[in-house]
Amino acid sequence: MSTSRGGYHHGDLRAALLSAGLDLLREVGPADLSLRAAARRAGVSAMAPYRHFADKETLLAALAGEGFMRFGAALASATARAGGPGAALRAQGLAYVRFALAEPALFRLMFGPVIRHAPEGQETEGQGALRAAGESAFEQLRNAVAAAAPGRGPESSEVFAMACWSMVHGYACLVVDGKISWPEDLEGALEPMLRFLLPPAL
Amino acid sequence: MSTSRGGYHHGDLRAALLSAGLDLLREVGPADLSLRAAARRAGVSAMAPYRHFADKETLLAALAGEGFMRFGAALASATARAGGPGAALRAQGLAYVRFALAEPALFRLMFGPVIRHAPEGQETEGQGALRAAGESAFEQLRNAVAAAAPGRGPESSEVFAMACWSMVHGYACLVVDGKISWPEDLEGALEPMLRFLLPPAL
DNA sequence: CCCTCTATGTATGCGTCGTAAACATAAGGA
DNA sequence: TCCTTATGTTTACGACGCATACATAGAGGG
Repeated sequence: MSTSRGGYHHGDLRAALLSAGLDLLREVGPADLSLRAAARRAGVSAMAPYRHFADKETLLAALAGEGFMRFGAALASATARAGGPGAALRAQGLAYVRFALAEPALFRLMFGPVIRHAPEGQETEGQGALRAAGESAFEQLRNAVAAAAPGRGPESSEVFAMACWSMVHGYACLVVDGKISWPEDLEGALEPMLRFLLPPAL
Repeated sequence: MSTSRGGYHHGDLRAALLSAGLDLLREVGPADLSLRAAARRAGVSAMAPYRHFADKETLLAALAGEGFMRFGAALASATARAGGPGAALRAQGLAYVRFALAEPALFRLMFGPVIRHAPEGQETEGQGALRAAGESAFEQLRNAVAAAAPGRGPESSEVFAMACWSMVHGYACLVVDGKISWPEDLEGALEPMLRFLLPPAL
């Protein structure tokens, strides 16, 4: 069977479509990204993608899933590299926004409305993985907060994590969507904002 | 001449299209909103909208502009209703998120990537008004911050305003885009987060 | 009262998109 | 070898954004 790798006609069309889709996402944005254009880039007919993705949204969800993988890895790496719990928290916030500015289109896809939520029970496989990836990223933040502020109660810690997440996410969105000017020095812009949130000891 | 009001054939097609567009925005979202559907709702041919809007994006920009008007009014009303400067700041944040949750599609249109930025010099009239409306909303926040924390220097006050804006905007985005669960009690959820940012005196 | 001018709406057509259905072909085990 | 199944192609449909050409209605001047 060999699942889907080492394919039959193309080689690995699924991977080729994901790669083409990511390129298109960066070049023209998620609205103008078309399945047909991705197929063209992969050198394949317009209907071929439907053998690998149920519809356009499923391709986008797969792209977002890949994005969450890289995103989670970036957060983890920043946390690991940091000296102490306070530094880890700030490093994670910085890595969050750095990722958003480095891959604005992907960031919007991951956190934007393009990927619809399954209303209730069953999600279409890709969406389940998506939600899991997203929650895992938040989990890292939660852990960093718990490590940095062990004194507070758990529900206060949860609120504090939400406050951190909101501020960092909001700043990333505002920059990526052009509502505030692109910072020339990201760390210099973000650090003082985080300082308002963190106790001086951190 | 009578500008465009009290029109020739339809009555006021421009207003009818804006109304239909807003309804469609709420019902199907900005991606699936089509000029043709708006024209159908207004009872008019598919090409008629082009007499009033250069293209689809111009209609969306006009919708976003209307949204910023209502948004600015909501912030101003919240500020006016509040007792003191600290309360005004918190009321403004609450009004910000309340608006986003009351009109999620419009909020996404206003702050999302649908309305593209003019790269450099000339903006297409609607976009100029849009940017002005957005900046005016931020101006209200800046004023509230300055009133609430007159002690700090102006550039620190600017950073603090950005921190407030980012947190409130980020929370609104995360809820509206389904990354965190919809709060049953918005004020109860937002207030403790803002408390981490505001000095205890406020 | 008519006539013309211009603002407004319509008709038609092009290229693109998402996707359904039917068909073709290649890989690999029976 | 042959049949099954995974993979890709062809063709087709309806919807969309938008360009172009055309029709009409109301206002203002003679």
